[in-house]
Amino acid sequence: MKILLPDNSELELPDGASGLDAARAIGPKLAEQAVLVKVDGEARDLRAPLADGDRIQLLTTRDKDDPDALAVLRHSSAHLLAEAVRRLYPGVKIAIGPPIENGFYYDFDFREPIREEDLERIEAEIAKELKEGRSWERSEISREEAKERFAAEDEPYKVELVDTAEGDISLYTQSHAEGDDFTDLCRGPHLQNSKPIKALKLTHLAGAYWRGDSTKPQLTRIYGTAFYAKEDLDAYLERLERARSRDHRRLGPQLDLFHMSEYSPGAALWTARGMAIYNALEDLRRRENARRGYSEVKTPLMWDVELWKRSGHWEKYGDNLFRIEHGDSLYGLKPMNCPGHMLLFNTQLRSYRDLPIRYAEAAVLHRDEPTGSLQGLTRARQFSQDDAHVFCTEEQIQEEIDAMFDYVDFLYDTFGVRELAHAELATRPDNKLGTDEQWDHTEGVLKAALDRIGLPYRIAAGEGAFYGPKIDFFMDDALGRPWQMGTIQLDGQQPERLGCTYMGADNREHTPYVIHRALFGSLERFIGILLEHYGGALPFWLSPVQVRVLPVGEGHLDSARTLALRLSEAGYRTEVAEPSETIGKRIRAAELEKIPVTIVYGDKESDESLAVRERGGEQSELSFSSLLERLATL
RNA sequence: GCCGGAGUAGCUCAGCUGGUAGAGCAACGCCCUUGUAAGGCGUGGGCCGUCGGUUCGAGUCCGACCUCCGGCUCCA
Repeated sequence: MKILLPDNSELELPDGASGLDAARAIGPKLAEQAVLVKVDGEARDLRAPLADGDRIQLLTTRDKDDPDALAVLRHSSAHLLAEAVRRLYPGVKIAIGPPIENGFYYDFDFREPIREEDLERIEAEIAKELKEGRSWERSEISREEAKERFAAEDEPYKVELVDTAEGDISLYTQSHAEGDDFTDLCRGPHLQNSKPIKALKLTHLAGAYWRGDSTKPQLTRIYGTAFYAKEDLDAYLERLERARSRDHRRLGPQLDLFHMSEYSPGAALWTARGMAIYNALEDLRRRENARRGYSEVKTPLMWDVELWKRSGHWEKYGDNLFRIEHGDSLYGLKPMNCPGHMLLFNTQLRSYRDLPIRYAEAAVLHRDEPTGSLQGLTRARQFSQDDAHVFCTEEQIQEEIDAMFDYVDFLYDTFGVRELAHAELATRPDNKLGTDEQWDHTEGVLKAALDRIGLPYRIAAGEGAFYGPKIDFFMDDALGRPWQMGTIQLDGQQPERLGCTYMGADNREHTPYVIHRALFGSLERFIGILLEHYGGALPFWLSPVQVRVLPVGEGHLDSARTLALRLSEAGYRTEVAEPSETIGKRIRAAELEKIPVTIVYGDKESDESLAVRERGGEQSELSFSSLLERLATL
């Protein structure tokens, strides 16, 4: 058979030859260093047979940064971990151990719980394995054989995995000179041997439900990471450390933007500085909403739970509702604005001529999230969404959605966060309402809009609500964890439950469509992500303190105050740092506080000549009027 | 909610096997009178997360709870 190489040359191999055979045919060195073969771009085990006409690329230990090459190394590392744990903890049951984004994990069912300090012991055991060396052999067996084998080994999780696995069953046997085999059910691919694993570290311990199902037993997950070079591990750990210093939960209190209190978990205490950011978002929201035809409304924070029963939220989210007893009735703090907006819509008889009606409200919302899931501003119990509900006819849906995408596009550019964002389009579920033609149409509208603004997106097939598709916008935090931000959802259900109607041109009552949308998502979460993205050094227009004037000595205090006042009048958030400390120290403080512009004012300065320093250290000498020009460009 | 880790001054952290709590930064006072990332000297500051237990004696040992961190589940 013929195999195609990356340079388009052909390689003649006997039928059934593997990637490793191909490597051997090219050269012994390549065969030794090969870790993985990509067949038409897809990662495969070196030992798996190739087919005639396959286009292959061999990855070696030199492709140390290739994600697929790293995944193989880490997958094999997970198996070393499993072997070590089995030796140290007889009777432990093993579950599953895949590579993940920055490393790998393996799930175990320990007879006795283990603790973080046990990781050291396990790591030492793996180091021993690495010293002895391990090699991996692949074998294919029948489903029945595999089940028998793992049943005999008393590995119930493996038996279940065999039962639910798709395709052929393969095993990997890991062995060394003196034997001591460990054979694991595994699809692969794996390394040839453990030599390329130059750095391996177990990082942490966590509970994880078997098959991700909270009704199933919780296993102990050991996380680790591994690299082709020691330096790469060091660089990774350093990168992690740097990412931690961008954590908004650290930056917020440090920059005195907001604080948290254990007396109100999941709710922020905003300082005046933090409010400068919060209000900048609010101002923008109000201005743009007005420009784009939204009407700002305000609906109650607290509603009789009868409303939530009627809207359908009680059944699904009742547990997450904060409740307040009042006489004989029970109230709930609103977790969302929709029912309120629908009641407002219902206060008048609506004509098709009134539509679309766009209600906007950034009210405080409360959701009783599980304690273990709270996370600073990004997962809070109290937050505000830049929420809006657009009541419209079916014909108006497309135009409304297009307008929302323009709005998102505008926001992401304004805040400089486009590069962090991606979207997910959730399409028709099995229990959908309406015809396939209708779904083709609505999904098509959303897809076209996504393509138009050029945001990367993936399709979550079947994950839409039964009444309509939805789009969720995501952004990554400093540690690369994705957070749901904005959302655009078409709702053909709630309006009906709450009795929303309008009179159509046909003189008959119709139920309007409602498009729910939040574009920032939660304002709190958005600020959290912004802080992490900018490492606290926010763009000038968002900075809580934009300019700080530093009088050199007491004698310059009055001039400094006058200058600051004039800048405040020009619309800039300005303050004066009293001359109680040296200039050097005050400059340093301003840098640490990430203040974008500082002006030193002493004997040499005047309206004609101001000593302006920008964040980072760049200095210039500007007149007052050219300073204003400069600030306007920031 | 579940698994693991942690909670000591405003912040960052030290405090070995139980014997009345300590540093740096910050704050405050005085001196210096400042020129682009830390001037000097001094002072004050602690329910050692909360509650309970063991002990002559608990920051330290035990238990429960609360909060935070890393995950899991969940996230309208």
